Amino acid sequence: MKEDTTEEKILAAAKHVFIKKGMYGARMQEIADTAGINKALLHYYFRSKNKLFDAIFQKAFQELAPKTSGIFKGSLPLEEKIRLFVANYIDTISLNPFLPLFIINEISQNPDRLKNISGFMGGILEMLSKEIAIKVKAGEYQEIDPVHLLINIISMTLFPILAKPIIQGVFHYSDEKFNEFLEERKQLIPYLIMNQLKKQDVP
Amino acid sequence: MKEDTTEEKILAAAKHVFIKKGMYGARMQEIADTAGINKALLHYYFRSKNKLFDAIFQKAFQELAPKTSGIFKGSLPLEEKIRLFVANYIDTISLNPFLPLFIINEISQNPDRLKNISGFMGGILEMLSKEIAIKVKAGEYQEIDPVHLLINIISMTLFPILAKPIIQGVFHYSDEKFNEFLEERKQLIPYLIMNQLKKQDVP
DNA sequence: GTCTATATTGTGATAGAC
DNA sequence: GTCTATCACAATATAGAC
Repeated sequence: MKEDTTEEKILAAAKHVFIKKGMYGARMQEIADTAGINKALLHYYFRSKNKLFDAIFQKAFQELAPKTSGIFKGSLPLEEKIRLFVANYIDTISLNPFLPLFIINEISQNPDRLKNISGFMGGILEMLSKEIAIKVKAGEYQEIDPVHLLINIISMTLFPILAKPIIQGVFHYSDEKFNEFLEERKQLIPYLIMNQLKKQDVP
Repeated sequence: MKEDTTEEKILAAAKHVFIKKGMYGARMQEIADTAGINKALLHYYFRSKNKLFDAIFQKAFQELAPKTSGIFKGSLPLEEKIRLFVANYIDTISLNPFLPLFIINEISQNPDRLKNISGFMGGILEMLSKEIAIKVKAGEYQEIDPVHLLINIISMTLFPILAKPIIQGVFHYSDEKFNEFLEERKQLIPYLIMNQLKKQDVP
């Protein structure tokens, strides 16, 4: 992951600063310092702060999307897919813990940014829906809205990472303990989700 | 909810702008305009932007905390407590949908802000732990880490509200449809949580 | 392409009249 | 208490030498 060209150095530095401080909090000076160059060069490569930000935002979002949608395409049992999805997400995001908050923030403040993006999650939902429908017909699964199911998975996976500083503060978790906590969730979440799906024997 | 005094007008305006734009994105000018006064008066009532922000942050956090911790103190059955907690949270936050993201953001960027706060969640956790421990001994509940349980509840409740613009964008939900979606979750989440707790008959 | 220097604008904060 | 006018500085952006 060496950054050779100046442009790559700028992009890496900008990503780091923007994701940590957000669009408004970030300073061109800090980006320049981080990249080991000066402000003028930033404007030489990217005309304005806005342009630079847009470039970063695109890259950031694409880092989250691709790995995951592939998982749901395969022919593994659903439980295994969910297990992989959760584990993958936690691992990916643990490397960039500020990324999801960054994306949620910037979309909240400027929903237009979704236009470039959307669609990627529709695929997951469609596959999930079909898979569930089959099992429901077979009497194996309870009928359930796939949107709720998907949101439940993502919620339980993403939220703790989003709220990491709060969780650490409130429960006095060290970094190590927090990672342990996330590891436990890799098992817990799929288990919980499958619990929701599998038909209960009414007593 | 009329704001009579100038101070109240400022606080209302500042809350609105800070929560929407964050500490860095907010402009004193915009707060003044929203309040219908001028910048100088802001500094007359609150010495600096930082001081004003702190006042808002405190109020914002306290809006989330109190209603909820009361619920867990009562002697209702656990399922009912969870039901109330979720419904209450969804209703409270639906009135201020930007509030949780605001708090997560500002704590992420400045974890010191937790110092004033913390502790309130420890109470909920303690009560939850005791209640679960009793039922575990009685053989009614599975053994489970109360922290995971609490985080699961909060994740599934809060995250969809946090990610509202994304969910609406991806699934093409109108405001009305989204509210319906949240209403459904008031039932779904407690059900799912109790599923996790109640001892399963191993087949 | 990269730098230093400078222009330009934006923004928090203060002074002082009323 | 409230306003207008202004300061001081921070931040984006550009000019021009090398």
